[in-house]
Amino acid sequence: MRLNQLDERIVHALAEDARRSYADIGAEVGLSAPAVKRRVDRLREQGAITGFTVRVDPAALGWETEGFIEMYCRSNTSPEDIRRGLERYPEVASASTVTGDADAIVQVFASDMRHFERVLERIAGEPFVERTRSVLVLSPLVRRYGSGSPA
Amino acid sequence: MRLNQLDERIVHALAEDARRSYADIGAEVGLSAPAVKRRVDRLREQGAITGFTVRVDPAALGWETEGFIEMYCRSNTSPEDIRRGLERYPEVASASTVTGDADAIVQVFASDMRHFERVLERIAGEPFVERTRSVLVLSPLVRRYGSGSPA
DNA sequence: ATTGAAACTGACATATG
DNA sequence: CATATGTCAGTTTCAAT
Repeated sequence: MRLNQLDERIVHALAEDARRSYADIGAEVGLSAPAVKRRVDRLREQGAITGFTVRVDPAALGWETEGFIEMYCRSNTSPEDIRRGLERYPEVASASTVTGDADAIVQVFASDMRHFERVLERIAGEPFVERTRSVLVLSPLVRRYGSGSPA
Repeated sequence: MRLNQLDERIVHALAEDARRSYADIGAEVGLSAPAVKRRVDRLREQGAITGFTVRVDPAALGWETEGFIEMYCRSNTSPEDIRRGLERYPEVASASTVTGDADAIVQVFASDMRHFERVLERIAGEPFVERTRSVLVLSPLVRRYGSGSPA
């Protein structure tokens, strides 16, 4: 699917501040407020916009420990099974199925090492998980596009 | 203190849908709308919440290929060297030094496979990089706290 | 474009530790 | 005494006619 230039500018404006009013965005792109809303509604229906979220600084919230968990799942596990299993954990910031040895990579933020270990044990104990391999983040180097961490 | 607990629930609610009304969130966490707003304002002042953004389908914006690159660096490479080397790539969404075999994990968004390969080759050619291992994302399952895609 | 409804924001009073 | 919450009014924003 392709977005026209107007849509891209609207999306860009929302990416910078998703709580701007439609009138405000309209003034920037040269449309009336209702026209902007119609486009946003259409973008949501088409799936180009999947929702609105908040950018957080994990450290400021006390999530000082970050890590990646590679999941190796039982052979008949579907991506949807994994998603349902993981979405209950507030510590899970992102998760994707991937190519390679592991079946999925899960990004986890925890308050400290003990907390991280607890989450790791619970995830490893999910029925569809065969084994896990985890690495801890030492230093966040680059964090763009709101990929969640210190500014 | 369980004040922090309340903040976490509010952030979690906003992470799922940043356009929910304060009254709606308050009903969920057991506060009035103004009380929720005050906490959100305080979280923004403290830097815990850095902004509100839109979740977009990367494919709709032309970023159809996502992957992780594990970097194995020369022994005397500092994290700062890696950061300086990677920040020039707009395709790099995040990068962190990690424990384990690899020295760093880099998250990359590209327009297509050819683009991804080109970025991979350029990164692998950086003077401080000894070798790389990369995995491609098949399906994004969970994407919270703004850990998303380029906007 | 206009109108009715809903949400946000700031002020004030109160309860709690 | 300080902090946080709830209620209320004024204003803005939204959504549908």
